[in-house]
Amino acid sequence: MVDTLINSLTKAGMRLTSTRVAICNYLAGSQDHPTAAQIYAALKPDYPSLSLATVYNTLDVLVNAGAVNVLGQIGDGNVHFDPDTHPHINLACLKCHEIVDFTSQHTVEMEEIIRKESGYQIVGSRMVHYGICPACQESQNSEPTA
Amino acid sequence: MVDTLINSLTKAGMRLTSTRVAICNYLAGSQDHPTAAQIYAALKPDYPSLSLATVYNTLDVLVNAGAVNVLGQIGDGNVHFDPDTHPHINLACLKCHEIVDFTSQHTVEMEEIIRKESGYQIVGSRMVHYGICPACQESQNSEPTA
DNA sequence: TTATTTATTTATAATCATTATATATTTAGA
DNA sequence: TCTAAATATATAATGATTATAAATAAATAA
Ligand SMILES: [Mn+2]
Ligand SMILES: [Mn+2]
Ligand SMILES: [Zn+2]
Ligand SMILES: [Zn+2]
Repeated sequence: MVDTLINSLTKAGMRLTSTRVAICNYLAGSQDHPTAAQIYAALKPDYPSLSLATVYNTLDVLVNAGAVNVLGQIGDGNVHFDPDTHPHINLACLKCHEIVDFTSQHTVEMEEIIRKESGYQIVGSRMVHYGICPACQESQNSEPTA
Repeated sequence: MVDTLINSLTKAGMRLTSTRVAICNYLAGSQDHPTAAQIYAALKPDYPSLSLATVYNTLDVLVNAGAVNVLGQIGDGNVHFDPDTHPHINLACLKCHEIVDFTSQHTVEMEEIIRKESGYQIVGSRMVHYGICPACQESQNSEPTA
């Protein structure tokens, strides 16, 4: 939802500049787990004046507002973000660096329990299981044992 | 369990040198979520020749073996590790950078489901909820609104 | 509208955790 | 002991992120 993201910027007292809105639109439109550099590269053609700093700054605000989750690195040297804050597990492949969502009712219930019982003021979450995806397991087997 | 950690090194075909064992002992003894720098600082007095590179290298092996989990950063610029690989949620405070464990039966069941149904060859996990801990919420309230 | 202030963006430089490399050291085995 | 392989160290290189200062854009007032 773009609305949620844009709302977060407004609530944080920030102006809705075109680049900030563009970043929100990109995040809302993506079913992906992009890095700052990916967002920058995707928007640069349409917003030639965009700087990487603005991407980082905007992401920072969204993360602190809990509108976007930070998943962290997954073997590549880049922090991945998740615009989908619904409780779910992210399966990350250490080889091809793909991330796919894995939903389970457990996650939803656990989220509730944590927010109720932990005493923490929860901002966001980072639910990642990392390993080797089915496709990369295949290529592992077919490749020579070097 | 030191045994598990040391076993991982052996299985990876590594010799059990004193520094490697020391790192394993430190990890096994800690109920904490240390960074590479913290491990280095803790062991340096007893192992004056220890280098940070060895800490990073050993951690890398342990992580790839699934004997230690990488939680990632929590507001400070340092990657935190978790020697406790039992399924649990890590509650991280973005202010004081403390991490506490939060256990729930949901986590255990979910772990099983993921390993069974995802098709991924799971190496490790990173189950973090980040926010503000109770103590830091207090100090927030008592401090002037700047 | 025009001037004035404030917020934002950009471009650039600085930071610093992590990784890579080359040399020194240790270990295992003959 | 001697030799070769593995390991550790010290150091340098990398590169994502952060900080800074100048430029631009937006809001407000006159
Ligand atoms: Mn996701
Ligand atoms: Mn833990
Ligand atoms: Zn893969
Ligand atoms: Zn705290």
